[in-house]
Amino acid sequence: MSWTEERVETLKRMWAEGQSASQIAKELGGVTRNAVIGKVHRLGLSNRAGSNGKPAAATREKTAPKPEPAAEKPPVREKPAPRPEPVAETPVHSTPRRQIIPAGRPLPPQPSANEISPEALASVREVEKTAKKLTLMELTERTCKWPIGDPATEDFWFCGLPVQPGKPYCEAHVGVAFQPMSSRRDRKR
DNA sequence: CCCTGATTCGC
DNA sequence: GCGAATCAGG
Repeated sequence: MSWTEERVETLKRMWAEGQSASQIAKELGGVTRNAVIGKVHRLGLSNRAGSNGKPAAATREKTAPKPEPAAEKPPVREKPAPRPEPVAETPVHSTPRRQIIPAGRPLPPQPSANEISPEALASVREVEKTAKKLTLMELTERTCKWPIGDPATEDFWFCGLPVQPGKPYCEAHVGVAFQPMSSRRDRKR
């Protein structure tokens, strides 16, 4: 795969949205997260900053024993303003780094209280107590994607427990999500 | 162990 | 320019 303009645009867009390199890599396909990160740097947009004083550039220095000759910069301490740190801080920032939902993600089916075996149902309720309560963006291929709660309210999250190998849900949720035809045959109401 | 981004360097 | 390998950290 190569970095066509279209792919680069997707990269830029997703990076700007705060998506992780691995998520971007999956979306693009044909590239690893390393490739994405490498490209991000080459494009010069490594800092997701904009107006953010993040520790994005935490210079490493173990890999290469840089002899790094004498670099000037004596103790030139500049003190533009004393800044006595006012007592009351006003949260003037207005950029909460809002995450944008990927959209288009097919959500798992909501548990329809009927049509499921009592055992499984009980198991699910048990599990929901210990769910990790992950947000949409925190989901990975190994976290249970079973939705819990009402999407329209704040009481909404995803199970997040370890998934069954090869399944999108944890053991308990696989139980209610994938039921053999045999067991769901005409349950009397 | 899962994940994150940063950096290096051979290609 | 590219990205695997590697590093540092959560």
